[in-house]
Amino acid sequence: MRGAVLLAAGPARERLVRGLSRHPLTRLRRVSADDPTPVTTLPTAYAPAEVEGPLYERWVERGYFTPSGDPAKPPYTIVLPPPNVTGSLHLGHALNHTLMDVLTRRRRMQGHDVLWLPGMDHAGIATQNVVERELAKEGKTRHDLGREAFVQRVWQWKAEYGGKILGQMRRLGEGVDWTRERFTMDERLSAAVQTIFKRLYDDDLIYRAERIINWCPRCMTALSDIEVEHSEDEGELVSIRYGEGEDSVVVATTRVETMLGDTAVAVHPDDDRYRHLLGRTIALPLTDRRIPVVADEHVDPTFGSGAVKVTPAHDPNDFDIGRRHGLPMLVMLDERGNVTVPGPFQGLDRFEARPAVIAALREDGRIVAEVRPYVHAVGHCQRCDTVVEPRLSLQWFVRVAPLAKAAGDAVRDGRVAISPTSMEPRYFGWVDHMHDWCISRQLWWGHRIPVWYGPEGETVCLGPGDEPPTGEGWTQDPDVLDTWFSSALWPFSTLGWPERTDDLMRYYPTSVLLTGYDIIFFWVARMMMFGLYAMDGVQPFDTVALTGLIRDRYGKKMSKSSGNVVDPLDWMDAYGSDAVRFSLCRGANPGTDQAVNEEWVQGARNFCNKLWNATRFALLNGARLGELPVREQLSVADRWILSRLHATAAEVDGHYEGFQFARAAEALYHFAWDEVCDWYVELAKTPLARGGQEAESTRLVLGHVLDVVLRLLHPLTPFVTETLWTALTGGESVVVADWPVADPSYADPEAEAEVAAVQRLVTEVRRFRNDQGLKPGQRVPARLHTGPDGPLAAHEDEVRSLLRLERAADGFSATASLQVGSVTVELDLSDAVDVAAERRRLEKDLAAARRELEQTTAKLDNEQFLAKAPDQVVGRIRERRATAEAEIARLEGQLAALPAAP
RNA sequence: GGGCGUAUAGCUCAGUGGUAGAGCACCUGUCUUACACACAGGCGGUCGCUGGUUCGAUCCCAGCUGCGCCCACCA
Repeated sequence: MRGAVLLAAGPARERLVRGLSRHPLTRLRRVSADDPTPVTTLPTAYAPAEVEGPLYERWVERGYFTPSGDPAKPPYTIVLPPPNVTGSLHLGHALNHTLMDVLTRRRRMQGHDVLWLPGMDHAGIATQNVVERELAKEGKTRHDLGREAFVQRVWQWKAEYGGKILGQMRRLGEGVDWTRERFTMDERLSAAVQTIFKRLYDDDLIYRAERIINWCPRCMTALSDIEVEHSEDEGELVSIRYGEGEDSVVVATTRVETMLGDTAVAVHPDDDRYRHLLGRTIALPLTDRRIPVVADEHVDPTFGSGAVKVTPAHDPNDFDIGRRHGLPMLVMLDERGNVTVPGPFQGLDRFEARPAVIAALREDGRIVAEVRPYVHAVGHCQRCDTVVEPRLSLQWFVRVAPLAKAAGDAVRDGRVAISPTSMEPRYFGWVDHMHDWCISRQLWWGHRIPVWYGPEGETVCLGPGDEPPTGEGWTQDPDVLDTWFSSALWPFSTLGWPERTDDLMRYYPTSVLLTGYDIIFFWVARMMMFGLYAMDGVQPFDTVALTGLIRDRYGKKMSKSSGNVVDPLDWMDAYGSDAVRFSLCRGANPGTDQAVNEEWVQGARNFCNKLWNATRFALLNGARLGELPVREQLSVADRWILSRLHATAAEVDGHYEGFQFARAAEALYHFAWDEVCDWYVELAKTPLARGGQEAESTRLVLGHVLDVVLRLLHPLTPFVTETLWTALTGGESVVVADWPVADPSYADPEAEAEVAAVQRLVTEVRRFRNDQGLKPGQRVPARLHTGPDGPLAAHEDEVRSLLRLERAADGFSATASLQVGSVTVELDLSDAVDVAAERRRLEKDLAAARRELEQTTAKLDNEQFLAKAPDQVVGRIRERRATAEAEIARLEGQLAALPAAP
């Protein structure tokens, strides 16, 4: 095969020539004066599936993702927000993981000592639910196994099914350090949990108390406030009369059954309607109890009847009222949500009890005053969607006020930057108004609370390594900690805290935390609190970069229940990982949600293929790396593309720096496609075909341009750039290549202006050709006239090549001519010129030019404008008017010169 | 109930106090020296509404309307 002669050996180059052409006619021709014949049939499309897997394994084997620890290099650290061990990769992960990969790959190329640390979260409730469901299929509950066996079973589940996401992360190309993979239940991380628990306990920042907490009767555990999701649900507001006659009050409730737990009615102290009842008791219907009427400032006398039933054990407000008035706290629902109060309702589920209580109340026609539909916010368990029951219960809490204050201050005083800053109010809104955090969970899977209770009511909190107390009657607290408790330690527990390990010293504080804004409350704020506390005031990260959420093509949130969840693996299969990564980056505007759809991924795939083919073209034409010729030996096109290249490099680098991933991707996309492929490669064909020194120079410039572009793109699309870059340069790997530094000395405004003029000329003539109905490939004899400084001075061959204009031969007679700037183009069209089409085109342009003249003239006639507008603006308008005038004259001339319609 | 955000082409989204942009979609050509996953040309917008500031507003301000999100212990 003759093509082999053209290509150097090597696996990457081999891959470039393998595969099947989709179009039988596709032939690659060597653009050369020496040998213009087709040389071989080559693959025309990039096939990601072939290269991605092996490349990733090679990177890992070579240890590229493990930091060197080299003290000469500045450290750069990102800890991966640990996905749930039960989880699989969704688009939200794919986005955030890609962006972290972009950040770390760029820093690595810049010469930083990069640590990107992966791991997983044990995900208490979620994981326990998964394993319990598995047990349920066997007809068992966790209680059948017992605590120890159940926990064993969860570990077994993890070994077997857990961590699916880790394989998917490899697929996406994430350059994490697998040698430092962590799990929140690792021994060392568990020790960190116990250490901080003990410290907080000793500092009186953790306490145990009976409080109203959110209780999930299905998971049978307490939940923190943020694990409760509110939705507007339809219910009934029932008004009930307590007491009789003059001594009665009407109260309203949406949870009628809770009346069984009422221990008072509260009214506002200044409410004259009820003054006579204060200090007295009234009969509570359906029970034989009488309850007091108390005065409490909390009651809003203007709302409803102005009287409130008080259920201290099942409502946070009522709890406070109960405490202020020393009321009994009557728990009337058990942990399953069943009524415990003796009587006809005992044992009924709360939702069965609700209508039953109403029915019973209705037996006396005087009691139920009103029932009306009512839409109100109802809390649901984040994990299982069960309606959450506020319930009095003994739990552990973190006293957050001092911790949250420090977390707020760290951002306020600039030690931690939040990007974009528009997300700051969300953060402050949380840390400034945080309630104490309920951290105990009635689960078995998690970090068990290290507190032991003695027979005499003693309480002992153990640190890591402490021996539990011995003797009769000592028991450990049965509860485990909220999953987010251990996640909050992640930035330092993963580095070895509380030991002063080398990793902790070197890589803490971490550089960037990148995550979705939806997780500020769960995680970001809590890492701040615990990080500042545990690390003596040193923040866990310097910058918080917040990303938006992924939505579907209609802008809706993706959720399993909506059935609009896209599996990114499907897209990776179809279009390659790079395409998924690139399309996500291209939509990643800071803190802004993005809607994704398959067409975007297709577009990104097409872009990867474009790069593939551009590099293929370059290789087949001998592009290579080497010292660039001095400016004087470069063509204008060379100088132009180098100027644009370095401007783009500077721009793109700034975008990366500012987390403007979408802009970085967009700038590279347009530079590579519009400028390099559509213009530079096309312009390069002429000098390449001429051969000699010109071709040599073009090969070097083309090699340089692609080298830099591929390196700039590598963080976004690691696989295709690795394949192409190693093929182009013969380098070891672009992963460890140097990051391109823009060189402003390449800036060349003259070359840019000259090429812009060529582009305008070419575009105009193309338009003419199109209007005339000429086929793209049809060659037309033409004469080109220009002044000595015009855009054609040095580029006539290129322009002729782009426009398929042949040199005029004997017998040339122009049947059409057009004027673009200083250039006149005369064409010999074999068919009759379509005068009507040309007239339409000219008239349209003329109208546009006249509008422009009108507008600019109006501006320049405005004295106030002239007086107040900056000179620069006025100058620009003058230029526009002059251009419009010249354009009008030119077009009118051409119209007049047009032959009459046949 | 509080807070935040948003409204730009058919769709998804950038953007700027001084001539409105991209990708996709759409229309017309085309296998033309890498690429039909392509090339060339084209169509398409009162920049949500009403006022204000300004020589000039899509951009700044106010109000309104629509949409979205977060937080919330008013029965």
